Amino acid sequence: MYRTLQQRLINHATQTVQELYGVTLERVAVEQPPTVLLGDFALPLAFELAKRLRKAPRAIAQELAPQLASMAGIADVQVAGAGYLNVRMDRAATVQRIAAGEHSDVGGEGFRLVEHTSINPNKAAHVGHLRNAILGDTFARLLRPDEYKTGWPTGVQNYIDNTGVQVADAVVGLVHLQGKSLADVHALLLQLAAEGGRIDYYLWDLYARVSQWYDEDPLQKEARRALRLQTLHELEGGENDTARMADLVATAVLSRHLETMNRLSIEYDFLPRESEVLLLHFWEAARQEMIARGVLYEETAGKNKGCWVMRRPGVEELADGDTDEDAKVLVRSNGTVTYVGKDIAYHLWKFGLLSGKDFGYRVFREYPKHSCWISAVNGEEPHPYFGTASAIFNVIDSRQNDPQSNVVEALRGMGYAEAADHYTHINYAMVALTPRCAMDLGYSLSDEDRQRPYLEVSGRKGFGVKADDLLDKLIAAAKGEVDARHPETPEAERIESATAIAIGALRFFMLKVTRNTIIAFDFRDALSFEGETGPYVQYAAVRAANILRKAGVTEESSIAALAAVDTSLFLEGGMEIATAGDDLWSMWLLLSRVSAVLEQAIAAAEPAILARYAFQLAQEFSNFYHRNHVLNETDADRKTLLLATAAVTRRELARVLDWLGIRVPAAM
RNA sequence: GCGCCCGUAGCUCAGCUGGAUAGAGCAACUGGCUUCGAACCAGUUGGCCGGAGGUUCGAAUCCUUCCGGGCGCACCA
Repeated sequence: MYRTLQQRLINHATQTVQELYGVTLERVAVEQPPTVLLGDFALPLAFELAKRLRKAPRAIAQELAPQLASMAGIADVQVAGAGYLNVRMDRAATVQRIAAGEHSDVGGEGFRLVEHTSINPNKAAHVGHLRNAILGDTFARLLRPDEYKTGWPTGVQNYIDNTGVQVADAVVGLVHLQGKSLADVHALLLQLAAEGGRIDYYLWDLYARVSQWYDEDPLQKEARRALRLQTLHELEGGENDTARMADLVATAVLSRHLETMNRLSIEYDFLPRESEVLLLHFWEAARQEMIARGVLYEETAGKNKGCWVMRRPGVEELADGDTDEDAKVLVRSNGTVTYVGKDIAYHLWKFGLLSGKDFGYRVFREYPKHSCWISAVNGEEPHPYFGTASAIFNVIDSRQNDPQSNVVEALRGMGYAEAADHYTHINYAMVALTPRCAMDLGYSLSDEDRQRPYLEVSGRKGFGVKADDLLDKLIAAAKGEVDARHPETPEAERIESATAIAIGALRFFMLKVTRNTIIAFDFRDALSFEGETGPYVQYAAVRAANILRKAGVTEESSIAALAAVDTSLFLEGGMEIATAGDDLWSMWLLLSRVSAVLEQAIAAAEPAILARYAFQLAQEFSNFYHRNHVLNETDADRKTLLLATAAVTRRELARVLDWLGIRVPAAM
């Protein structure tokens, strides 16, 4: 609603300036005045015009004001300060339109492919992985079609590096540290399942041990590294017991990861695996394509002699005889493909540019509303298609900025500018642990580490907070609060509320800071349910619902009742001191901004914008709640307005929280 | 050495494409539950927006430079 009016105002202002001064404005800035007393929109355009017209800004503003005021839906326009044009909306009319759900649509054409999570399937998920998955899942929710918006057709995939060094390390541990055979690993999985144990936790420790084992004996170091490499090659080749063991383990860990994410309502549509990228020869197709397009060539001299390399962007054609030492190696001199090479092939597939190549698909698991597919050499029919994206969004740690830009530049170099332009790396800073948190977890720290503001999480060192452990702690803490407040409620309902609160706390914790902020994780902050937290926002929504329940009305009925009421009397504003009408109006004005905020969050690929807005809504409602006692309101019309305020707030709060993946509990 | 990111209240962070007296939360202190349930609200204390130049009617925001911190720069994935 806010956005609709804003756009209309911009058009009207542009036209007015054109008519009055014959000046064409390219861009009209619209801001919100510092307080609602000054107005709902502020136009600083008189400042810009002052220079061009050689006239005082205030004088220009005076001339423009009456012209602008003629627009429908606008109550008045006033000149303030040095020349601001402050615009007031027709409050009563606007409130009716907001209540009716009028808003500008968000969405468009073209398949959006969001990729997130992508945890190496060789250990348990930790807090860093949670940030990735929560960011990606939330962004997908912003894009997807729903009752509010057209959205875009959206697919979510989780790339599984099941044949990489990390899985190889787990296999080395099982085989060479523990002497296990394929049958033994089978038995281990069965035993863990029977005992309620977990393979991802089991490997968390083993992986850390293996990483240490490689380097602990200087005499053995070389041999152990060779063993690691050999194991890796066996995985990549397939068709042997080492590869079978890796597949067994990686699939079991993957299932664990999906369970962990499922606790947070995070679901996937497709799980492409590296094993199929290899077995289906994606790279070979990409290689031929790249050679044909002159991006890839064999180096004949210099340090990269014998490799196939890619020219980096911005590097000029070299004179004959010169070698480009800075070129990126995609195929090593031993003939194997580098990570970036494989990634380029994979991304060509995403955009449907890999000349007819596609994965086979089979169903891996069922969610209540859809299936999750996994890559296969020989798939099932029929199946959905994912490699047809118009735009892709990769949620990956900022430390991968350079490799990611390599892939983009390869696409551009191949002439796929359209694809390169629609490749978004949703990067984010790491989650680290505060030294205090690390010590609480029982890690011993050096004096130097103790002084640092934060310590990087490392799966290789087994250093970090496991996702499920954190969730368990959060749920236990939330349960304690619920138990204390609602001892009479049945246990099952209390558990349900506690779970929703715990997940709300976690998701909000990860989403409230912007992507490039390093999160120094601490249990004290993460387990907080007060202040700028998910539970605070949930609580506001619950209280709004409670008002309606106690009043004996529904959300729909209280909104419908508003249509028959003239609210202008109750929304009247003051001149210098804010009135009750101003307070009420600012609640509605904030409510009107949903689609504007949503659009901004999508454009910036920044869910934090929406999370902060949710908090603002909750905070404004808490104010409203304390200033207005709805049930005791004696004026029938005003009571209708107050009930509608609670109803619309609940509606929009629930909507925004749903985009953030946070449920509103029945009671708190 | 090259590239990218960051430096805002005691702490953790917002601050949109430059706009009106820089905002939240936490912590500290004061006050508010017989109430639509206090996971809340009101108030107080707290900032030379790392330093210095510049652009502009106007800079936390843009440019230059310096200081301090982080990350990335493989024939590892």
